[in-house]
Amino acid sequence: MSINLEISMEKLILEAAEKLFLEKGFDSTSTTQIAKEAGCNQALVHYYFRTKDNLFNMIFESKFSAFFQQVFDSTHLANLNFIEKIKYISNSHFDLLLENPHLPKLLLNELSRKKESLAVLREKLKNIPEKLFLIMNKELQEEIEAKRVKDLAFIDILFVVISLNVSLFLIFPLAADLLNFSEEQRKYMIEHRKTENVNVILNYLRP
Amino acid sequence: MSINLEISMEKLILEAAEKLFLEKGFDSTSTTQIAKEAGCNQALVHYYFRTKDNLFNMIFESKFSAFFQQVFDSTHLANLNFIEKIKYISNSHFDLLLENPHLPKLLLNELSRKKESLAVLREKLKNIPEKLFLIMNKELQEEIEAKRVKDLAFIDILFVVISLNVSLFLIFPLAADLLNFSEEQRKYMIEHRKTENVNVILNYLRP
DNA sequence: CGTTCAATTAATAGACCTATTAAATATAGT
DNA sequence: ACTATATTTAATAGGTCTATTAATTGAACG
Repeated sequence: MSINLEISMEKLILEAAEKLFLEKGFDSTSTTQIAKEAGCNQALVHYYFRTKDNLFNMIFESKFSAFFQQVFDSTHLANLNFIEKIKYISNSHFDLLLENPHLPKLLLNELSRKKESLAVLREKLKNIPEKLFLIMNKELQEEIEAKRVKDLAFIDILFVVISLNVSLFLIFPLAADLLNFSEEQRKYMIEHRKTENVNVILNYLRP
Repeated sequence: MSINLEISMEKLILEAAEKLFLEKGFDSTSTTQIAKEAGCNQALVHYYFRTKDNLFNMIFESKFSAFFQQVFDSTHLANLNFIEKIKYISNSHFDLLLENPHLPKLLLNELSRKKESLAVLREKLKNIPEKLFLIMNKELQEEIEAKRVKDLAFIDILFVVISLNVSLFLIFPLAADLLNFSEEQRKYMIEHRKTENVNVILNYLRP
């Protein structure tokens, strides 16, 4: 009995498209390039996915709904105290970005390119962030009243978390190129900033 | 005697191109669109600038060398103490972004699209950041030794400053769209984060 | 007024892109 | 082996894009 090692061309096309869309965005990627990367005829891309838009949307939506659901997932937070919750949110957000380093750029470019994508994504996420906000805001209020945390809104905390983590994958690589960082320096900064970003947040919370 | 109100078509094309390139990036902007926006024939764009690449590079290089020179300008820092210097850097960086809110996205997309642009920019900036780093690192050491500031590298501080400020113009508008923020909420957040970002930094520095 | 040069336009070549169609090839069932 | 179905390819229509060319208009000047 042999395992099916055959990888379907449909899947190869999806992978090629994902890679190219992530690297270069929608407009700068052609179905011809996708076909070449996948190792097939250009018409086959359209045979399986009909339109380039279609293909893109499939990748886009699956990637992002998965990503956001994980970011805003609050099931793992139950047994943690407030500070631990913040640490957990920052760290898991960071790890998710580490697995999908190109995602922020794609999101950025795609959502300004096509306003419908935004509506679709908004619909999908409708209730997910609210749940997290509800939990965190409540606990944040308690912490503030007990003078254990500075008087802040949760959105301010979230803004700092997201900004610091995303920037490491969005802005830092660019700065590293400009300043001629070596591969080791880059790697070090990524690891180093994971803990430092948490420190920034925790200091920000100090009353 | 009348003032020359005549605006040259060459300038109109430059302005149209700048607007469109900033909004939609290089690949998604056509010379036909630029001509339409400027109110002239498409061939005129090529008459004045020969190639689309040329036109783009002119805008790109002038915008960015001006931007970076201001960011890394250290002449205004002379009479300030260390904390004031940090405040000043963050605030002026913020104000510069406020005047050029689309610039970060353009930089991001363009530098990953074309590696030569990066080399050009790197050459232009060669000595500018070093001067700032020199000043700030020296003073930072003194502050650390005097136990007035936590033991950090200047690049860590700069990373946080840049991340927080840039994210407000890069990431926040997107989040605001996703979460259906009103125009007032957006405006409030921009103002609010200008001071909060400085607070984040200063707390990060506390020993 | 006629000449010269700059600004502007219309027209179009040539490249590439998306999407479709029809033909060719492979796969599987009977 | 024959047929039906799925996969893959070649060819190409139709569109848009960049860039060039030649022709037209406008302005300045002797």
